[in-house]
Amino acid sequence: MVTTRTSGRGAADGAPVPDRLLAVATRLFAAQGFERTSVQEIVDAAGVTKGAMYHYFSSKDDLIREIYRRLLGLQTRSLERIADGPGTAAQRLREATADVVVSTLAHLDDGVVLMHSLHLLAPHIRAQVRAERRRYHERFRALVAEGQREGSVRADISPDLATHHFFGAVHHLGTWYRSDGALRPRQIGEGLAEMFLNGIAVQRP
Amino acid sequence: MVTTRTSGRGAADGAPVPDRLLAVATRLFAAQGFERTSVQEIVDAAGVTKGAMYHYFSSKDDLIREIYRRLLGLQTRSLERIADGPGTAAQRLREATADVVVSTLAHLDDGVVLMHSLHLLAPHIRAQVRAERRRYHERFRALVAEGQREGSVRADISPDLATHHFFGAVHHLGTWYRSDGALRPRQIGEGLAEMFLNGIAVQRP
DNA sequence: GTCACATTACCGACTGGTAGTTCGGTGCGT
DNA sequence: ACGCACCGAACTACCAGTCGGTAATGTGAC
Repeated sequence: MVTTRTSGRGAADGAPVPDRLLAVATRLFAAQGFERTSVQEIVDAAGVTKGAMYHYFSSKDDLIREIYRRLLGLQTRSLERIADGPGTAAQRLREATADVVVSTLAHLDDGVVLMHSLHLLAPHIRAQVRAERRRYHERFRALVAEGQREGSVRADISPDLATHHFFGAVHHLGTWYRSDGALRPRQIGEGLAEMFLNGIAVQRP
Repeated sequence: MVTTRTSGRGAADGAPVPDRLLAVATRLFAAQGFERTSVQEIVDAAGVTKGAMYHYFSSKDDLIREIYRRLLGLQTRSLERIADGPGTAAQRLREATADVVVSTLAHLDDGVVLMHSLHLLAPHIRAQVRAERRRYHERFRALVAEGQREGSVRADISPDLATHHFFGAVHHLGTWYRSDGALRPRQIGEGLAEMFLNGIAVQRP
């Protein structure tokens, strides 16, 4: 298990060794890809040796697995908090969409790694990640369906297709967003939420 | 350059060797990823040897480069044909969005390969692909801007953000679309076009 | 307080294997 | 007889993971 103590030799640079390894690995994986990044590179950048890495992680795959676990857990909890909260379905949808955009932008490297590397993981790990992602998808879809019953979302669109439509935009963020660009995360979140909700909303006469 | 003759030893299976190599490589890259697919696997599946591959392609990267070139060329030509055609901006936008969805679904493997492998190519090749993609983005964005001048698209949204929003959904198709699923490509194209256009359209009173 | 002992944290040379690329060779078509 | 298309063993490089070792830290007896 990963210790959270700050004592020990690893504290030299501030953060505990496992956290440093994950942070460095995320950065390198996002920049050059999982397969193009050697374990040696990671441990060099983290200022430790292979022995340290294999002391805390069982394999290179295990690094990614942990990166995924943290990211997906974070976002799922966030969605469920909003989705199960107060307000109309339309309100909660708007809040959830803007929130997931901002949250994705705040952890952009993790998202990029997930996008680019999920397909080359061992099948059982992939299945695990897919299951978590599916849970997320289902919760969002249910919110859209609730909007339809509520009368605020058009009845003639497929909630599944709408969900895919929106998550496409979210997953795509890593491809084009630059932190030094013109748009701030909040603006992007609100802009995408506005377009998405407007796209599925019933027209007000 | 790639020959188009059908004579020679390579014609045994019908298609010329370079085409067979590209087709097989696309399938394998999409299924298991670029780095997890060895050159040996590709040439075995194509029924030739390494010598043949390195006779037609300068490297393994060159295979991907050619896959990208074909796909992007195809889609760019298609978009420009529609965008420069007749009709209002709104009509052309609808036609273009539905078309690119159907076309992406028809070449799903190529798209998946592009999504998963672009980031690990040599920088100058990546720059080349990005440039082509940018050209595509610009043409689409111009169409949205034209819609704003025409009065059919809301003036308060960023055409760039709208373009990213839509292409997110397109790029995401490879993640969830199953050819044996409930929705046909045409339905998906029209559904996404409907949501997208509705999302950016001015409300009719 | 300190000594002995156990456990944790980390080191880094080494192994076994795989992968992309090269290149001298072969045979068919013209 | 020339060259294009293709062959495939050999080459070089690298890489994930191992393992025997060492230093630091924690623990309990006295």
